Amino acid sequence: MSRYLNSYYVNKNGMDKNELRNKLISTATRLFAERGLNGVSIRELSKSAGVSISMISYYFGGKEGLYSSVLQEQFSSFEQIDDINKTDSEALAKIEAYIRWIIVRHRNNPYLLRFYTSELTNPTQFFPSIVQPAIGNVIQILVQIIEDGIAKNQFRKDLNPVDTVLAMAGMVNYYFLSTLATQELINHSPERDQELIRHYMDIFTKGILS
Amino acid sequence: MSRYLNSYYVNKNGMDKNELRNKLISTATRLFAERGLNGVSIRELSKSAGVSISMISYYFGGKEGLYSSVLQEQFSSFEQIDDINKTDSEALAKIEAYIRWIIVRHRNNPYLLRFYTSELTNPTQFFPSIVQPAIGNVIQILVQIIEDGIAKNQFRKDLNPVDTVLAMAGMVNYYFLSTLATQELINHSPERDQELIRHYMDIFTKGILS
DNA sequence: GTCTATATTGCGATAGAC
DNA sequence: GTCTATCGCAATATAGAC
Repeated sequence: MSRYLNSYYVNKNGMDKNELRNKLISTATRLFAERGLNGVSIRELSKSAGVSISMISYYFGGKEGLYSSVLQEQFSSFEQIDDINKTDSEALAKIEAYIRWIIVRHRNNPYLLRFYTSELTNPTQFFPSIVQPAIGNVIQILVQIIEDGIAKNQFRKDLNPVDTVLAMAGMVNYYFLSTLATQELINHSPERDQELIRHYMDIFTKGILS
Repeated sequence: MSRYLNSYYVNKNGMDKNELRNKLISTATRLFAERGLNGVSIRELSKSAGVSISMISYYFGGKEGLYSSVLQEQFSSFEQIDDINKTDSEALAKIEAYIRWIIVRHRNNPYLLRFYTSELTNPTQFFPSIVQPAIGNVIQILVQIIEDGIAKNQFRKDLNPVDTVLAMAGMVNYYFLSTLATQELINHSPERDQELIRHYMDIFTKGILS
Protein backbone atom coordinates (compact mmCIF):
# COMPACT_ATOMS: atom_id res chain seq x y z
CA MET A 1 0.00 0.00 0.00
CA SER A 2 1.42 3.30 -1.12
CA ARG A 3 1.89 6.26 1.20
CA TYR A 4 0.99 8.70 -1.56
CA LEU A 5 -2.31 10.46 -0.91
CA ASN A 6 -3.43 13.42 -3.00
CA SER A 7 0.12 13.41 -4.36
CA TYR A 8 1.60 14.09 -0.87
CA TYR A 9 3.40 11.77 1.48
CA VAL A 10 1.58 11.16 4.75
CA ASN A 11 2.97 9.43 7.80
CA LYS A 12 1.77 6.23 9.46
CA ASN A 13 -0.85 8.03 11.50
CA GLY A 14 -2.19 9.95 8.53
CA MET A 15 -0.56 13.28 9.30
CA ASP A 16 0.54 15.50 6.47
CA LYS A 17 3.70 17.59 6.56
CA ASN A 18 2.26 20.44 8.62
CA GLU A 19 0.40 18.23 11.06
CA LEU A 20 3.55 16.24 11.67
CA ARG A 21 5.61 19.33 12.39
CA ASN A 22 2.95 20.77 14.68
CA LYS A 23 2.53 17.47 16.51
CA LEU A 24 6.25 17.42 17.23
CA ILE A 25 6.15 20.97 18.60
CA SER A 26 3.13 20.37 20.83
CA THR A 27 4.44 17.07 22.16
CA ALA A 28 7.87 18.58 22.78
CA THR A 29 6.31 21.55 24.59
CA ARG A 30 4.53 19.28 27.04
CA LEU A 31 7.45 16.91 27.62
CA PHE A 32 10.19 19.56 27.84
CA ALA A 33 8.00 21.50 30.27
CA GLU A 34 7.36 18.45 32.42
CA ARG A 35 10.91 17.13 32.55
CA GLY A 36 13.28 19.68 31.07
CA LEU A 37 15.49 19.57 27.98
CA ASN A 38 17.74 16.86 29.39
CA GLY A 39 14.93 14.84 30.94
CA VAL A 40 13.40 13.83 27.63
CA SER A 41 14.90 11.66 24.89
CA ILE A 42 13.99 12.23 21.26
CA ARG A 43 13.20 8.52 21.15
CA GLU A 44 10.37 8.91 23.64
CA LEU A 45 9.34 12.25 22.22
CA SER A 46 8.94 10.97 18.66
CA LYS A 47 7.11 7.90 19.91
CA SER A 48 4.70 10.08 21.90
CA ALA A 49 4.10 12.20 18.82
CA GLY A 50 3.51 9.12 16.65
CA VAL A 51 6.31 10.08 14.31
CA SER A 52 9.68 8.67 13.29
CA ILE A 53 12.69 9.76 15.33
CA SER A 54 14.48 10.96 12.22
CA MET A 55 11.82 13.63 11.63
CA ILE A 56 13.29 15.67 14.49
CA SER A 57 16.59 16.05 12.72
CA TYR A 58 14.84 16.54 9.38
CA TYR A 59 12.62 19.43 10.53
CA PHE A 60 14.53 20.95 13.43
CA GLY A 61 18.14 19.89 12.97
CA GLY A 62 18.13 17.85 16.18
CA LYS A 63 16.84 17.93 19.72
CA GLU A 64 18.24 21.37 20.57
CA GLY A 65 16.73 22.86 17.44
CA LEU A 66 13.35 21.50 18.44
CA TYR A 67 13.78 22.97 21.92
CA SER A 68 14.67 26.32 20.42
CA SER A 69 11.47 26.27 18.30
CA VAL A 70 9.41 25.44 21.36
CA LEU A 71 11.04 28.29 23.30
CA GLN A 72 10.40 30.73 20.47
CA GLU A 73 6.71 29.84 20.37
CA GLN A 74 6.37 30.06 24.15
CA PHE A 75 7.88 33.52 24.41
CA SER A 76 6.12 34.92 21.36
CA SER A 77 3.15 35.66 23.66
CA PHE A 78 5.28 38.29 25.39
CA GLU A 79 4.76 40.61 22.44
CA GLN A 80 1.16 41.12 23.58
CA ILE A 81 2.48 43.54 26.22
CA ASP A 82 2.75 46.17 23.51
CA ASP A 83 -1.07 46.23 23.18
CA ILE A 84 -1.42 47.07 26.87
CA ASN A 85 0.92 50.00 26.54
CA LYS A 86 -0.68 51.39 23.38
CA THR A 87 -3.96 52.19 25.09
CA ASP A 88 -4.09 55.77 26.37
CA SER A 89 -5.25 54.77 29.84
CA GLU A 90 -3.84 55.93 33.17
CA ALA A 91 -0.84 54.19 34.74
CA LEU A 92 -3.08 52.48 37.29
CA ALA A 93 -5.34 51.01 34.61
CA LYS A 94 -2.30 49.76 32.72
CA ILE A 95 -1.03 48.02 35.84
CA GLU A 96 -4.36 46.27 36.27
CA ALA A 97 -4.29 45.29 32.59
CA TYR A 98 -0.81 43.88 33.09
CA ILE A 99 -1.86 41.77 36.11
CA ARG A 100 -4.87 40.48 34.20
CA TRP A 101 -2.70 39.71 31.18
CA ILE A 102 -0.21 37.67 33.26
CA ILE A 103 -3.02 35.66 34.80
CA VAL A 104 -4.74 34.99 31.47
CA ARG A 105 -1.39 34.09 29.93
CA HIS A 106 -0.71 31.48 32.63
CA ARG A 107 -4.24 30.12 32.22
CA ASN A 108 -3.87 29.83 28.45
CA ASN A 109 -0.41 28.35 28.62
CA PRO A 110 0.32 26.37 31.78
CA TYR A 111 3.72 25.37 30.40
CA LEU A 112 5.21 28.83 30.01
CA LEU A 113 6.22 29.18 33.66
CA ARG A 114 8.40 26.07 33.45
CA PHE A 115 10.41 27.43 30.55
CA TYR A 116 10.48 30.87 32.14
CA THR A 117 11.93 29.75 35.49
CA SER A 118 14.12 27.09 33.96
CA GLU A 119 15.75 29.55 31.56
CA LEU A 120 16.20 32.19 34.28
CA THR A 121 17.91 29.81 36.68
CA ASN A 122 19.57 27.39 34.24
CA PRO A 123 19.88 29.29 30.98
CA THR A 124 20.48 27.35 27.77
CA GLN A 125 22.35 28.74 24.78
CA PHE A 126 19.03 30.22 23.61
CA PHE A 127 18.54 32.53 26.59
CA PRO A 128 20.28 35.57 25.05
CA SER A 129 18.48 35.41 21.71
CA ILE A 130 14.98 34.31 22.75
CA VAL A 131 14.29 34.72 26.47
CA GLN A 132 16.21 37.84 27.48
CA PRO A 133 14.74 40.10 24.74
CA ALA A 134 11.18 38.96 25.52
CA ILE A 135 11.46 39.55 29.27
CA GLY A 136 13.55 42.69 28.82
CA ASN A 137 10.90 44.29 26.64
CA VAL A 138 8.12 43.63 29.17
CA ILE A 139 10.15 45.03 32.05
CA GLN A 140 11.13 48.10 30.07
CA ILE A 141 7.49 48.90 29.28
CA LEU A 142 6.41 48.36 32.88
CA VAL A 143 9.20 50.63 34.12
CA GLN A 144 7.93 53.36 31.81
CA ILE A 145 4.41 52.96 33.19
CA ILE A 146 5.66 53.33 36.78
CA GLU A 147 7.82 56.33 35.84
CA ASP A 148 4.84 57.90 34.16
CA GLY A 149 2.73 57.45 37.30
CA ILE A 150 5.46 59.01 39.42
CA ALA A 151 5.83 61.96 37.06
CA LYS A 152 2.07 62.60 37.25
CA ASN A 153 2.18 62.49 41.07
CA GLN A 154 -0.08 59.43 41.16
CA PHE A 155 2.63 57.25 42.69
CA ARG A 156 5.05 58.00 45.50
CA LYS A 157 8.17 59.93 44.51
CA ASP A 158 10.56 57.68 46.42
CA LEU A 159 9.79 54.51 44.41
CA ASN A 160 12.61 52.85 42.54
CA PRO A 161 10.85 52.03 39.25
CA VAL A 162 12.71 48.78 38.48
CA ASP A 163 12.36 47.38 42.02
CA THR A 164 8.68 48.32 41.93
CA VAL A 165 8.14 46.49 38.65
CA LEU A 166 9.89 43.40 39.98
CA ALA A 167 7.72 43.50 43.11
CA MET A 168 4.59 43.58 40.98
CA ALA A 169 5.72 40.89 38.53
CA GLY A 170 6.93 38.69 41.38
CA MET A 171 3.67 38.97 43.26
CA VAL A 172 1.59 37.71 40.34
CA ASN A 173 3.96 35.12 38.94
CA TYR A 174 4.69 33.59 42.33
CA TYR A 175 1.03 32.78 42.82
CA PHE A 176 1.36 30.36 39.90
CA LEU A 177 4.88 29.22 40.75
CA SER A 178 3.78 28.19 44.23
CA THR A 179 0.77 26.18 43.05
CA LEU A 180 2.24 22.77 43.85
CA ALA A 181 3.17 23.83 47.38
CA THR A 182 -0.07 25.63 48.24
CA GLN A 183 -2.82 23.59 46.63
CA GLU A 184 -3.91 22.35 50.07
CA LEU A 185 -4.20 25.94 51.31
CA ILE A 186 -6.04 27.82 48.58
CA ASN A 187 -8.18 27.14 45.56
CA HIS A 188 -6.11 27.82 42.44
CA SER A 189 -8.98 27.49 39.98
CA PRO A 190 -9.70 30.31 37.47
CA GLU A 191 -12.96 31.11 39.30
CA ARG A 192 -10.93 33.08 41.83
CA ASP A 193 -9.01 35.08 39.20
CA GLN A 194 -11.25 38.17 39.46
CA GLU A 195 -10.83 38.23 43.22
CA LEU A 196 -7.08 37.73 42.78
CA ILE A 197 -6.77 40.75 40.49
CA ARG A 198 -8.70 42.97 42.89
CA HIS A 199 -6.70 41.67 45.81
CA TYR A 200 -3.29 42.15 44.24
CA MET A 201 -4.25 45.61 43.01
CA ASP A 202 -5.27 46.48 46.57
CA ILE A 203 -2.03 45.26 48.12
CA PHE A 204 0.13 46.82 45.44
CA THR A 205 -1.56 50.21 45.50
CA LYS A 206 -2.67 50.64 49.12
CA GLY A 207 -0.48 48.18 51.04
CA ILE A 208 -1.59 45.90 53.83
CA LEU A 209 -1.84 48.45 56.66
CA SER A 210 -5.31 49.41 57.83
CA MET B 1 53.19 3.23 47.78
CA SER B 2 50.48 2.33 50.21
CA ARG B 3 47.31 4.37 50.62
CA TYR B 4 47.23 3.69 54.34
CA LEU B 5 47.82 6.82 56.39
CA ASN B 6 47.32 6.83 60.13
CA SER B 7 45.62 3.49 59.60
CA TYR B 8 42.92 5.07 57.36
CA TYR B 9 42.48 4.88 53.62
CA VAL B 10 42.75 8.22 51.85
CA ASN B 11 41.92 8.89 48.24
CA LYS B 12 44.25 10.03 45.46
CA ASN B 13 43.87 13.68 46.39
CA GLY B 14 44.52 13.05 50.05
CA MET B 15 40.92 13.32 51.24
CA ASP B 16 39.76 11.21 54.13
CA LYS B 17 36.33 9.64 54.34
CA ASN B 18 34.49 12.75 55.51
CA GLU B 19 36.25 15.10 53.12
CA LEU B 20 35.43 12.81 50.23
CA ARG B 21 31.76 12.67 51.13
CA ASN B 22 31.56 16.44 51.63
CA LYS B 23 33.39 17.10 48.37
CA LEU B 24 30.83 14.99 46.52
CA ILE B 25 27.96 16.90 48.10
CA SER B 26 29.42 20.34 47.38
CA THR B 27 30.36 19.49 43.81
CA ALA B 28 26.96 17.93 43.19
CA THR B 29 25.22 21.00 44.64
CA ARG B 30 26.96 23.28 42.18
CA LEU B 31 26.54 21.05 39.14
CA PHE B 32 22.94 20.00 39.79
CA ALA B 33 22.05 23.66 40.39
CA GLU B 34 23.73 24.76 37.18
CA ARG B 35 22.39 22.05 34.90
CA GLY B 36 19.72 20.06 36.72
CA LEU B 37 19.58 16.42 37.78
CA ASN B 38 19.50 15.14 34.20
CA GLY B 39 22.06 17.61 32.89
CA VAL B 40 24.95 16.15 34.85
CA SER B 41 26.53 12.70 34.58
CA ILE B 42 28.03 11.02 37.62
CA ARG B 43 31.13 10.52 35.47
CA GLU B 44 31.70 14.26 35.16
CA LEU B 45 30.58 14.89 38.71
CA SER B 46 33.04 12.44 40.24
CA LYS B 47 35.83 13.75 38.03
CA SER B 48 35.09 17.34 39.14
CA ALA B 49 35.17 16.22 42.75
CA GLY B 50 38.47 14.38 42.23
CA VAL B 51 36.93 11.12 43.36
CA SER B 52 36.18 7.76 41.83
CA ILE B 53 32.80 7.32 40.17
CA SER B 54 32.03 4.29 42.31
CA MET B 55 32.07 6.42 45.47
CA ILE B 56 28.69 7.85 44.51
CA SER B 57 27.02 4.46 44.71
CA TYR B 58 29.04 3.56 47.79
CA TYR B 59 28.01 6.62 49.83
CA PHE B 60 24.68 7.64 48.33
CA GLY B 61 23.34 4.55 46.58
CA GLY B 62 23.53 6.19 43.16
CA LYS B 63 22.95 9.49 41.42
CA GLU B 64 19.39 10.00 42.69
CA GLY B 65 20.47 9.33 46.26
CA LEU B 66 23.15 11.98 45.93
CA TYR B 67 20.58 14.43 44.54
CA SER B 68 18.29 13.67 47.46
CA SER B 69 21.09 14.41 49.95
CA VAL B 70 21.81 17.69 48.19
CA LEU B 71 18.12 18.62 48.31
CA GLN B 72 17.91 17.77 52.00
CA GLU B 73 20.86 20.02 52.80
CA GLN B 74 19.52 22.87 50.68
CA PHE B 75 16.10 22.91 52.31
CA SER B 76 17.38 22.41 55.85
CA SER B 77 17.89 26.19 55.99
CA PHE B 78 14.11 26.59 55.91
CA GLU B 79 13.95 25.53 59.55
CA GLN B 80 15.43 28.90 60.52
CA ILE B 81 11.96 30.42 60.01
CA ASP B 82 11.00 29.09 63.43
CA ASP B 83 13.47 31.50 65.06
CA ILE B 84 11.73 34.48 63.44
CA ASN B 85 8.39 33.38 64.80
CA LYS B 86 9.62 32.70 68.32
CA THR B 87 10.51 36.33 69.01
CA ASP B 88 7.64 38.21 70.70
CA SER B 89 7.77 41.11 68.25
CA GLU B 90 4.86 42.71 66.41
CA ALA B 91 3.58 41.27 63.12
CA LEU B 92 5.21 44.08 61.17
CA ALA B 93 8.62 43.43 62.71
CA LYS B 94 8.28 39.73 61.93
CA ILE B 95 7.51 40.55 58.30
CA GLU B 96 10.64 42.65 58.06
CA ALA B 97 12.62 39.86 59.69
CA TYR B 98 11.23 37.45 57.11
CA ILE B 99 12.22 39.67 54.18
CA ARG B 100 15.71 40.09 55.62
CA TRP B 101 15.99 36.36 56.18
CA ILE B 102 15.03 35.53 52.56
CA ILE B 103 17.61 37.99 51.25
CA VAL B 104 20.39 36.73 53.53
CA ARG B 105 19.47 33.16 52.64
CA HIS B 106 19.84 33.86 48.92
CA ARG B 107 23.14 35.64 49.54
CA ASN B 108 24.51 32.75 51.60
CA ASN B 109 23.28 30.11 49.19
CA PRO B 110 23.02 31.24 45.57
CA TYR B 111 22.08 27.70 44.51
CA LEU B 112 18.92 27.33 46.57
CA LEU B 113 16.69 29.21 44.14
CA ARG B 114 17.53 26.76 41.34
CA PHE B 115 16.43 23.74 43.35
CA TYR B 116 13.44 25.68 44.66
CA THR B 117 12.04 26.67 41.25
CA SER B 118 13.07 23.44 39.59
CA GLU B 119 11.25 21.32 42.18
CA LEU B 120 8.16 23.55 42.09
CA THR B 121 7.82 23.39 38.32
CA ASN B 122 9.33 19.97 37.60
CA PRO B 123 9.05 18.03 40.85
CA THR B 124 11.19 14.94 41.34
CA GLN B 125 10.19 11.98 43.49
CA PHE B 126 11.70 13.86 46.45
CA PHE B 127 9.31 16.82 46.33
CA PRO B 128 6.70 15.36 48.73
CA SER B 129 9.18 14.28 51.40
CA ILE B 130 11.73 17.10 51.28
CA VAL B 131 10.51 20.22 49.47
CA GLN B 132 6.79 20.40 50.25
CA PRO B 133 7.18 20.14 54.05
CA ALA B 134 9.91 22.80 54.09
CA ILE B 135 7.93 25.32 52.02
CA GLY B 136 4.64 24.40 53.68
CA ASN B 137 6.02 25.14 57.14
CA VAL B 138 7.27 28.59 56.12
CA ILE B 139 3.97 29.52 54.50
CA GLN B 140 1.99 28.29 57.48
CA ILE B 141 4.02 30.45 59.88
CA LEU B 142 3.72 33.51 57.64
CA VAL B 143 -0.04 33.03 57.36
CA GLN B 144 -0.26 33.04 61.16
CA ILE B 145 1.71 36.28 61.31
CA ILE B 146 -0.65 37.96 58.84
CA GLU B 147 -3.72 36.62 60.67
CA ASP B 148 -2.30 37.96 63.92
CA GLY B 149 -1.83 41.41 62.38
CA ILE B 150 -5.41 41.38 61.09
CA ALA B 151 -6.78 40.29 64.47
CA LYS B 152 -4.94 43.16 66.17
CA ASN B 153 -6.34 45.65 63.66
CA GLN B 154 -2.88 46.47 62.34
CA PHE B 155 -3.63 45.09 58.87
CA ARG B 156 -6.71 45.53 56.71
CA LYS B 157 -9.61 43.22 57.51
CA ASP B 158 -10.28 42.27 53.88
CA LEU B 159 -6.89 40.63 53.30
CA ASN B 160 -6.84 36.99 52.28
CA PRO B 161 -3.94 35.75 54.46
CA VAL B 162 -2.60 33.11 52.03
CA ASP B 163 -2.74 35.41 48.98
CA THR B 164 -1.04 38.10 51.04
CA VAL B 165 1.76 35.76 52.08
CA LEU B 166 2.30 34.67 48.47
CA ALA B 167 2.43 38.32 47.38
CA MET B 168 5.14 39.03 49.94
CA ALA B 169 7.17 35.90 49.22
CA GLY B 170 6.85 36.43 45.47
CA MET B 171 8.01 40.04 45.69
CA VAL B 172 11.27 39.15 47.44
CA ASN B 173 12.07 35.89 45.68
CA TYR B 174 11.40 37.31 42.23
CA TYR B 175 14.07 39.93 42.74
CA PHE B 176 16.61 37.09 42.80
CA LEU B 177 14.86 34.97 40.18
CA SER B 178 14.98 37.83 37.70
CA THR B 179 18.68 38.56 38.20
CA LEU B 180 19.79 37.21 34.82
CA ALA B 181 17.18 39.26 32.98
CA THR B 182 17.67 42.53 34.86
CA GLN B 183 21.39 42.79 35.51
CA GLU B 184 21.66 45.55 32.91
CA LEU B 185 18.91 47.53 34.66
CA ILE B 186 19.78 47.41 38.34
CA ASN B 187 22.69 46.65 40.59
CA HIS B 188 22.10 43.29 42.25
CA SER B 189 25.04 43.50 44.64
CA PRO B 190 24.50 43.03 48.40
CA GLU B 191 25.30 46.70 49.01
CA ARG B 192 21.75 47.55 47.99
CA ASP B 193 20.14 44.95 50.31
CA GLN B 194 19.32 47.46 53.07
CA GLU B 195 17.63 49.75 50.57
CA LEU B 196 15.78 46.75 49.14
CA ILE B 197 14.38 45.76 52.52
CA ARG B 198 13.16 49.29 53.23
CA HIS B 199 11.72 49.57 49.74
CA TYR B 200 9.84 46.29 49.80
CA MET B 201 8.53 47.00 53.31
CA ASP B 202 7.24 50.35 52.03
CA ILE B 203 5.48 48.87 49.01
CA PHE B 204 4.05 45.97 50.97
CA THR B 205 2.75 48.05 53.87
CA LYS B 206 1.83 51.38 52.27
CA GLY B 207 1.42 50.55 48.57
CA ILE B 208 2.66 52.61 45.67
CA LEU B 209 0.01 55.36 45.71
CA SER B 210 1.10 58.79 46.90
C1' DG C 1 8.81 13.24 3.03
C1' DT C 2 8.92 9.44 6.06
C1' DC C 3 10.49 5.21 7.56
C1' DT C 4 13.71 1.35 9.57
C1' DA C 5 18.08 -0.07 10.84
C1' DT C 6 22.43 0.95 12.46
C1' DA C 7 26.75 3.49 13.84
C1' DT C 8 28.76 5.64 17.60
C1' DT C 9 28.98 7.64 21.83
C1' DG C 10 28.01 8.15 26.58
C1' DC C 11 25.28 6.76 30.45
C1' DG C 12 24.68 4.47 35.50
C1' DA C 13 26.04 0.74 38.06
C1' DT C 14 29.15 -2.72 39.92
C1' DA C 15 32.72 -6.66 40.29
C1' DG C 16 36.98 -7.33 41.80
C1' DA C 17 41.83 -5.72 42.73
C1' DC C 18 44.35 -3.35 46.19
C1' DG D 1 37.53 2.60 51.71
C1' DT D 2 38.87 3.60 47.13
C1' DC D 3 40.13 2.57 42.62
C1' DT D 4 40.09 0.69 37.65
C1' DA D 5 37.90 -1.83 34.20
C1' DT D 6 33.91 -3.38 32.20
C1' DC D 7 28.92 -4.70 31.46
C1' DG D 8 24.58 -3.69 29.50
C1' DC D 9 21.78 -0.30 28.00
C1' DA D 10 19.99 4.04 26.10
C1' DA D 11 21.26 8.26 24.00
C1' DT D 12 21.57 11.21 19.35
C1' DA D 13 22.24 11.25 14.79
C1' DT D 14 22.08 9.53 10.10
C1' DA D 15 22.42 6.37 5.85
C1' DG D 16 19.68 4.34 2.80
C1' DA D 17 15.20 2.05 1.43
C1' DC D 18 10.71 3.29 -0.17
